[in-house]
Amino acid sequence: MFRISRLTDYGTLILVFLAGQERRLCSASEVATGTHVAQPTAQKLLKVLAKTGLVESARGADGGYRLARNPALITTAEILDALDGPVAITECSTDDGDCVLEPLCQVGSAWQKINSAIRVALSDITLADLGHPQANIPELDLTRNKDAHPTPVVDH
Amino acid sequence: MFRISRLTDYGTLILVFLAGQERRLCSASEVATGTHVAQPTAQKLLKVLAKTGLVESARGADGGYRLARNPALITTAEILDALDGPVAITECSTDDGDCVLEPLCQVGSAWQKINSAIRVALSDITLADLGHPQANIPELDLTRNKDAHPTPVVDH
DNA sequence: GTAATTAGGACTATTTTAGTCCAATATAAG
DNA sequence: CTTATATTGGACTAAAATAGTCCTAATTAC
Repeated sequence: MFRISRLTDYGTLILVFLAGQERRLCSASEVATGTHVAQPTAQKLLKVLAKTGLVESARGADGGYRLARNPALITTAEILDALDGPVAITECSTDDGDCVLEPLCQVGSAWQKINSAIRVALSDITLADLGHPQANIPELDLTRNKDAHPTPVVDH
Repeated sequence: MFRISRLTDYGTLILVFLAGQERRLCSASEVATGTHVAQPTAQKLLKVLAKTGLVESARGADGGYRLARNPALITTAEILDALDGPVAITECSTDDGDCVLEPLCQVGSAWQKINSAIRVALSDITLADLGHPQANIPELDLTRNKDAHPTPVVDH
């Protein structure tokens, strides 16, 4: 099933951490310490998040990062777009006559339908929600790597 | 955003192709020819699909593959589970006392909520739907690789 | 000018994916 | 029983992507 990359997971963690800091500026090393993510990795992710507008940054001494918006206004769709890559629409070179890719286009179109459904679902969940998990039955660890942080299962 | 792998895309294509054959047995080489997927790759995918129960196979001369069920009874969730990997719940070793992974568990739990939403969306779409694309506005190519089959964009 | 911190980008090791190949097994036909 | 056709099982390698790190330049407070 769909998996987020380990770095995306870390990036989300960083955002949740920053949400907990409210409007206070946090340096990359503070974020690394608070999230247990390696400092160079946290630095890298913070740069991406700043570039994509999810966090804002201040350079120089006493510089750092903080959320650009209220956690309730940052959707999961935005987070995943920023961390896993932007929307990339591929143009189909449908020349005249016999298109050998016709069956491919059929499937491709259906994937788009699926993607719309997913995006709607993701847009309903915000960073505020990520920081306050509900007691849902766990289903699937979206992290591609098993040694990423584990997710709890219901303990009967 | 979430991407399916190239092999998953090919596998889906193969299923759509088999759906078009109704109940006729098709050899791996026929499937390869009909889908324009390389023969060894098609062979490999057919094995996985047979193993996961989406197709049934017959060995020997006049052997081959065909769908195990009516296309309307095969959901996209099943297809992606089979091709991209099975449900993998990771157990969280929540020992007593100080759990340094607590923030991780928070995020992990939220990912599960997201996953549920995605799974619901995927369970509403069947293989029959994949073979009959609707005229929706294309949004995102889910294929991780750009040189996988391209999906059409609206040509204004 | 110095210290603290971000910005930009390159690099390498590791992991995953894609694609291929081959022997073993099963089955129909002669 | 042999041959041809086709699947099953699994191994292997090249290519691609990811993860993680490192370094210099630029900015800002003191």
